[in-house]
Amino acid sequence: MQKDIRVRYAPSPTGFVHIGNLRTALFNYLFAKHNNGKLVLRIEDTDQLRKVEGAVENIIRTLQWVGIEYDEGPYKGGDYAPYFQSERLEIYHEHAKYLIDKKKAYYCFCTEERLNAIKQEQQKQKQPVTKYDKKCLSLTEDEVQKNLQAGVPHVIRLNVIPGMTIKFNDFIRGEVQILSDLIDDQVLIKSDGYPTYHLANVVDDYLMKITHIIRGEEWLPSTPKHVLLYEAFGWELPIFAHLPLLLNKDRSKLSKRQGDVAVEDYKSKGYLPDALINFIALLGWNPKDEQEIFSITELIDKFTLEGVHKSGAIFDIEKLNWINAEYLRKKQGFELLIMLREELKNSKYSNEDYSDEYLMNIITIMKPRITFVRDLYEKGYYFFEEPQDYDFNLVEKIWNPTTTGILTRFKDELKIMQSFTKENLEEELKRISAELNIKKSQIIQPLRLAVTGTTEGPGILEIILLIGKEKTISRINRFLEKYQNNF
RNA sequence: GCUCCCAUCGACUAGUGGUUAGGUCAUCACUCUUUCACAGUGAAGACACGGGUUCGAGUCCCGUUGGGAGCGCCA
Repeated sequence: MQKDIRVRYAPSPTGFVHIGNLRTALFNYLFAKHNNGKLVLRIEDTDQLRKVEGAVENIIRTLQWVGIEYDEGPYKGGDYAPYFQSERLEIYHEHAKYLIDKKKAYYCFCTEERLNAIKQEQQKQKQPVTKYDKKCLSLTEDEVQKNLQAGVPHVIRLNVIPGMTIKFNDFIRGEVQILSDLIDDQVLIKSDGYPTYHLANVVDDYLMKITHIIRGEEWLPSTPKHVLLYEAFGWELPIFAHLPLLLNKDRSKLSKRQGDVAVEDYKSKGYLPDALINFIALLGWNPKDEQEIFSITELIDKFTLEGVHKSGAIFDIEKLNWINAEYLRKKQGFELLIMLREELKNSKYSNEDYSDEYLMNIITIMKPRITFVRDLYEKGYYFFEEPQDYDFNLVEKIWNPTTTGILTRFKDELKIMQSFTKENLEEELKRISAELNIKKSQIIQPLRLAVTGTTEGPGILEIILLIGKEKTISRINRFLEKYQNNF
């Protein structure tokens, strides 16, 4: 029987959640759920200097927002607690001690100055790699004990034997091998008593019975060190799967300098969590059919590691925008209403009072032309306020000597119109165009500009119907006052 | 510099020895239309290069070039 699949997402609490990390979390989640396995959230807080207050809460909140649920981890517990590495120091020390006893690791008392000097010297001699010179490996047992008792600052290093070829299999990339000569005697326990990532993640992955290590490709070069550790402990290797990187437009690793990388940024820009998830799922993975829009359930259903491919993927915001718009178009009116009300609270219209009916009508006619919920009042600002300005180029384009007359006529008819309905407006348009012998568009275009301040948007009659007769008339007046003498 | 990884339209990708190299976003055109969108139809657009292997190579092998990542008492 196949053992239960267990994977982990192991971020360090150093600030916001990077979109690349979110994808790693997502792939782990999808893989776990697809295989009825478990997802462990483990906090890798072994760097005291980089720790950021509130980062753990932020990670958890972000996962919640996108709907990634972990099975074991902080605030949730599990059979392999604790899930904060800072609370597992004893464990790492025991394991480090074990390696020392087996001569797979050793104490090192070298000072930072000496280490720097070695490095500089090696660089000066143009050595291909700079490595620790293993000086402390030749210390006698007595010397080591004396130093330890005297409290000399020290670290514990892995004793890498040169001349070996280290091989391991990556699920996505196949066999990878590297010569051990290139690998430094990695520090396992730092002088502050905390483990390095390398030791901590190997020990925890083993103890937490992690079966598949799914992580970013940036870890590939340090995997041989981890393999060495598994061997030193005599443990069976887990399955490694190194995900292709998420890239900037210029193909460098996705970074802050070239746009937003924090999940929060996308949230505040108005991207829907489902749309974001849908989008990043498709980066580096393909579902083997031609569908583009997937619910999280469908993603779980279709996700396999075989569908992950090798090369990095550029994070293309254009496609994300399309997906977001797709999701919005699929929403029911009332769902959008709730979202709109939420966003309105933080907008400049927060003090205004709009009826559900009014907002619902806006939603209905604006829905096909929005990418974000806030487009409802940003692109459709004319439903919420008078146009502040009219683009002069547009005015110039549509204005002709008859414009004043046409608009005035339309306005006057509006004033005496008995019932303000679409049919009547339509009639009026037809009548005026017939009487003045002009095309309907010659009324519509200036009307649209006067009422909305733009030449884009839903049908002008729908707009007029929504904002009402009074406002329409006053907007026409305002427009005429401004331009009738300018041409 | 060294090590490792990677290489199909502008972008995301399908393709596992025989395809008119397919789809999606973006772009362009047309249709619909009072404008803008939506929708529909269509167009343009790619196998980095060079050698092999093979009857046959985007697909396998080698090399070149290009790109990326990593080389910390950071993760």
